[in-house]
Order: sequence, then C-alpha cells, then structure tokens
Amino acid sequence: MSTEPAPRATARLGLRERKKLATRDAIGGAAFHLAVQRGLENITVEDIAAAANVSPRTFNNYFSSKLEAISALGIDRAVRIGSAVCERPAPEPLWEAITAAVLEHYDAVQSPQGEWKEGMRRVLLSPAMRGEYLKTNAAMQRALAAAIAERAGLDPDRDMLPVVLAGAVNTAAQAAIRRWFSADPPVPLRPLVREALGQVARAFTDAARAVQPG
Amino acid sequence: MSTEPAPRATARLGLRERKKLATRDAIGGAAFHLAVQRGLENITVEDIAAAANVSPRTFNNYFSSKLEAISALGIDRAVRIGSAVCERPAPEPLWEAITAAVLEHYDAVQSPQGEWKEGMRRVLLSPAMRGEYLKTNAAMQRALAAAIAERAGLDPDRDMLPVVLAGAVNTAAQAAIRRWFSADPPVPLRPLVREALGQVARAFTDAARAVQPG
DNA sequence: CAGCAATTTTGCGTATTACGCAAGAAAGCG
DNA sequence: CGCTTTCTTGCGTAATACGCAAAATTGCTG
Repeated sequence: MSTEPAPRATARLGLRERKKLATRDAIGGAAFHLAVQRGLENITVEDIAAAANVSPRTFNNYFSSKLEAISALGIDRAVRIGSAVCERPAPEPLWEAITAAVLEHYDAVQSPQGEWKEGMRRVLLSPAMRGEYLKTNAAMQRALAAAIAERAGLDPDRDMLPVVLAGAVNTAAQAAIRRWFSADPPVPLRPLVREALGQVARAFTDAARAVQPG
Repeated sequence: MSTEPAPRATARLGLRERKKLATRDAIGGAAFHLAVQRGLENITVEDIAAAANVSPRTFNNYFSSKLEAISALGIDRAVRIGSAVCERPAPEPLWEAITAAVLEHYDAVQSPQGEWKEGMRRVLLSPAMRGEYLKTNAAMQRALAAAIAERAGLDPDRDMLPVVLAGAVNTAAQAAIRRWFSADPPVPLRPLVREALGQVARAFTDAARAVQPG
C-alpha cells in the first residue's frame, strides 16, 4: 500500500497495477467480444482465457464468473460516467452537467449496427445476464449519486436527493437503451437519451405534485 | 390454458398448479431458512432439496440456482406489494396509497431480532447474493410502476412518472432496510420506512427545482 | 546488476452445479 | 376405470469456482 493520495486516472500506478488493469481489460474485452460474436451459450471460460492469453485459473483470479467478466467494461464505463459529472465545469447547472456527462459517454455506442448490435442485444438483455446487468446499473447509479452529492455539497446519508436523482437518470438511460435496441429502423442513441432525460425532468415536476398531499 | 379471466390470488387454480405453487414455496422457504441459519457457503442444493422433500433434480426444475431459490420469497413479496397499491381504496391519494401499501408489507419483518436478523443481513447483503437481491428490487420496482401507472391512468411506455416514482420508493425502502440492518441498538423497521419515504417525498420537491433550468 | 522479497500466474484436485434426456409416478378428464 | 398430460426423478456430462502450493515475474535495494 503506498501512502500516496491515490491519483484519479491510471497515471502514476506501479507497473504491477497497470499490468493488472490491462489484464482485467483484456479479459473483459475478450469476454464481451466473444459473447457478442458467438452468443452466451457458445463460449466457455476457457475460450475467454485463451483469447486474453491467460490461463483459465487466472481468469478466475480476476472474475468470479463468465458473466461478471462480460460486464466488466460496462462497470468501468459506469464508474467513468460518475467522475465525468464531477469534472464538468463548476458553474454549469447540475442537471446540465448530468445530461452532458451522460450523453458524452454514450456517443461511442452509436456506431454498432446490424449484426453486432443484435449480438449486443442478445447478450445484454438475456435472462442469464440480468443479474450482472442490474449490477452495472447499480454501479452507475452509485457513481452518479456520489458525483451529484459532491457537486451539490450534500451528505448522501442524510439527503435522498442524490440517490433519487441518480436513480431517475439511470431509469432514463435504460429506457433509451431499450428503445434503441428495439428501434426499427435503427435510430442513433444520443437523441433517445436526450429525449428520455427530458421526459424524466418533466416527470419530476409531476412527481413533486403527486407527492404533495396538499 | 383456461379461458377464464385469471383470478388474482391462489383461488380457483387446478390442484396441479396449486401443488406446484406449494412446492415452489417449500423450496424457496427451505432455501431461505437454511441460508440464514447456516450461511450461504454452508448449504448445497442437495441440502435445500432434502429440506423441501424433493429430489435435487426437481429443485432445478423450479430454480436455476441456489441464490435464485433463496430470493424467491422476496420476489413474491415484491409482486404482492405492487398489487397492494392497486387494491388500496380508489379515492386515496396516490402517495398515501403507496406509503400505506409499502408499510403494510414490511410489518411482518419487524420481528426478527438478534441472531436471526444478523443471519438475514449476512445472507441478503452478501456479495454473492447481490445479483439476486437487485433482481428482487427490480421486481418490486416494476410491480410498483405498473400499479402506479394503472392507478394514475398513464401509459408506462410514454410517461416516465410511474417508473421514476417507483424507483424512488424502492430507493427509500432500500435505504430504510440498510439502516435497519445496521441500527445499534435495534429499532423497528416501520418508522424507518416511513421516514425514508418522507425524505424521498421532500427530495422530489428539490429535484423538481434542480431539474428546472430557469 | 545481482539477489531478494513480494506479488502474480499457473496447474492440479475437487466439490458443486446446471441441464438434457428418458423412464416412472401422479393428476385430471371422460 | 383407462387414457393423456404434466410433474418428478435418476443418470450422465460439461462446466465451473476456488483452495492450495509451486513456478514465474516484478520491482526494489545494496
């Protein structure tokens, strides 16, 4: 354990830890790639390990299951979205910052089309992945809540606003993704996310009314 | 498939289906009981099957994993909470109906104390259970959202209000449960839930403000 | 740069698991 | 009572998760 204040990014990590991060990425990437390509049922831990150039045993040092490995990239991105909110310019209003941070991180996902997108859908929305998928959502929600709390200077244990807001954003993102997956003909993801966030924002107004008895 | 309008409760089901429900309950109950008593690591599918008087193979006809079986009761309760909201007196305001329905269903959980409660905590909050635990939450959220949509006469696909509201309620419930588990000395659950719901309601007012750019 | 301590990778062994398949038991219908 | 449908069970198998200890690798220190 170094006594340093733990830098944000991958900067200034011992070679050891950087390599470890790299292997994690390699395994996660291979897992996701293979799963999308061949389907969940047609890959084994052995396959993934081979594709990532590690032994099967090492695979299980990093992930405790095939499904966990597949969602590793998603988890990482979820965490990044959180810090993205923090790193938005300070004067920017909270909701704008959130919107921008979220939109930013879903731009990369616009490209997958046709066969690849269908593969993603089959993997991510498969019943077997549901547990891990929800973990990813939860990770994003936590990261968002932490970021919001920090930005708004609130105590996450006292004030429910961060968690509630994060939950709503997450809900919006999920709705957008669902729509994107089932859009026929295909449409770009970004506008769907923007639209969903807008709907959630409007829903808050109604919710505030619904919650007030008077 | 009968052509009847599918009655709500267990009433008027063929003996076959009632028995199936009973076995499901038996297995789920045994699984939960054993898990809380002995700990997740110290029970096998075989143990659970034995405790429920079925063969191990039958176990897997009902549940695809030990963890799924353990959370079966929770899932069932989640669904019941949903219908409880629907069955509240129609003139009751939405938020009151939700509060009442949720409180009602957590009354039974007040009793566990000491060793048993600690067992529950270890099982439910264990990393291994996290996926299934989130599934349970998701089930409750879906049930709530459906109920809210029905009660408010909204289309769940168009209007985000139901899902957002349901998510917030779920968040509140989870917060309450977490606090209940870690309360020392122990406190009853019900007030915690009520308090958390109140906090969420207040958070909505703030959220509505935070979301409005003007 | 050589050697040493810490960490990571790997192979092996094993208990467990999930599920296809087909035979046997039970339920419900006429 | 006999027939059909559905559920239960046993068997076999591929896959998995993880403890353990040996081997390889890393990074520091003299």
